Amino acid sequence: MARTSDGNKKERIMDAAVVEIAHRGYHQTTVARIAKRAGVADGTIYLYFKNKEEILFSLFDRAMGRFINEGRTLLEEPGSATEKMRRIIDLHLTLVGEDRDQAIITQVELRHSLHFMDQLSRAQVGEYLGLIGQVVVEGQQNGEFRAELDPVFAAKAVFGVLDEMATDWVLSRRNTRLESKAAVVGDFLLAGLGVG
Amino acid sequence: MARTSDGNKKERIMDAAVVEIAHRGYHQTTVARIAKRAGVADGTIYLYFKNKEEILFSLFDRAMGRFINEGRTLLEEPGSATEKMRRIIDLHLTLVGEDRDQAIITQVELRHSLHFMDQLSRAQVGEYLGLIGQVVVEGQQNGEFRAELDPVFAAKAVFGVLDEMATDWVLSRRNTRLESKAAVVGDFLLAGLGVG
DNA sequence: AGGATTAATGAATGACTATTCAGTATGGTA
DNA sequence: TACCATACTGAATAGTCATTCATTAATCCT
Repeated sequence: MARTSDGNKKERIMDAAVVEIAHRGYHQTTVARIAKRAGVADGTIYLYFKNKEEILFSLFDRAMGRFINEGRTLLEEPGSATEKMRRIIDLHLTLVGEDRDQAIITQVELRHSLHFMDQLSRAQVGEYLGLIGQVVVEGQQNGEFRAELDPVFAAKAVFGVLDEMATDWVLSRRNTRLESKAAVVGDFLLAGLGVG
Repeated sequence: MARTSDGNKKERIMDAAVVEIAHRGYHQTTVARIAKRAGVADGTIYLYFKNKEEILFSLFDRAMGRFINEGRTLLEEPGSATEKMRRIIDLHLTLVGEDRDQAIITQVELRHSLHFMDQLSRAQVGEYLGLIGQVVVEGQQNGEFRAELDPVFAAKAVFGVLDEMATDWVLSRRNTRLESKAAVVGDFLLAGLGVG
């Protein structure tokens, strides 16, 4: 069925990978399993991905892209730095909380090896931290946040709390909505940033 | 050489495992490699550990034990909640910063799979969070910290920032001392906790 | 129609490695 | 010295899977 084939076969494979890897873990998940769930032959995977690891990388790219794009959009709309920071917090928790399988991938399975983490953090996580850092600087310039705070540190601190909340939510199998924590997280972080 | 054998052979294997796993990652590290570095035969490993995974678990136990024991000791000594929180922060960063190989294990390699994380977080991490939570409660009771803050949430937030700093330090190969961040981290977190 | 191109298949391959266990060494004991 | 219990060894096993590639199918083009 060449030519006709949906250009979304790659997406189908990625979707299947999310489910399989979330349930069994990356190393227990065989390529054959992913292929089966996606409804393609084992070999077909290799028409779209160089190897198994590249599947995992592309899952990360797809997810992280949303964080960055939607984050950037939110920050373009007017508002104080305080408001923008709350938007970021809300977006982060909302996006993670939307899909538990995907969250398992980003919070747990992607953190496999040093080699892996390294590539991740250099690439897109760095950009995301930059986004948060911009808000901090903006807040410092107009007097909302403490000026003596290192914005790079502040961005990491904010990310650290968000990431911990996300991981905690993934591990606790309860059915709370993650974004319901946004207000409390915001209060805590904004106090840390120096907002009365 | 029976009988004579040092009771520390298990320790030797664990030390070898830290180095090998830190350098190559858990899944690239073969049991044979660990055995070789420890100076024992492959089979000897299985006299001390049920299987490969149990080596990793025991590395975690050994490391986490120090955090909890030394943390507990620090909290027994007198001082305000603010001081105690700073002690915890300092201890955490100091212990992580002491040994980069061990830090790679705790910050990266141990976070393999959901199954793994799950066991970790239920066991000792929970206890460690409890320790931090106690300090929060103490601070709320004597008016140092904001009373409306959920201590369980606060403990996670503190841990989240510490964990992010630790991971960041592991990934950045620079030679900064991790505990040099303690003051800044303390300022940020104590502000978040409501200390003017 | 039929030759050419691209896409997809899935059985076979090859490489890897955790774990076992029959055998060896050591030191204590009678 | 002979025997026993314990500790250790490392070659062999047994199973697993990522990846390849010869073959088949679908579609396009003239």
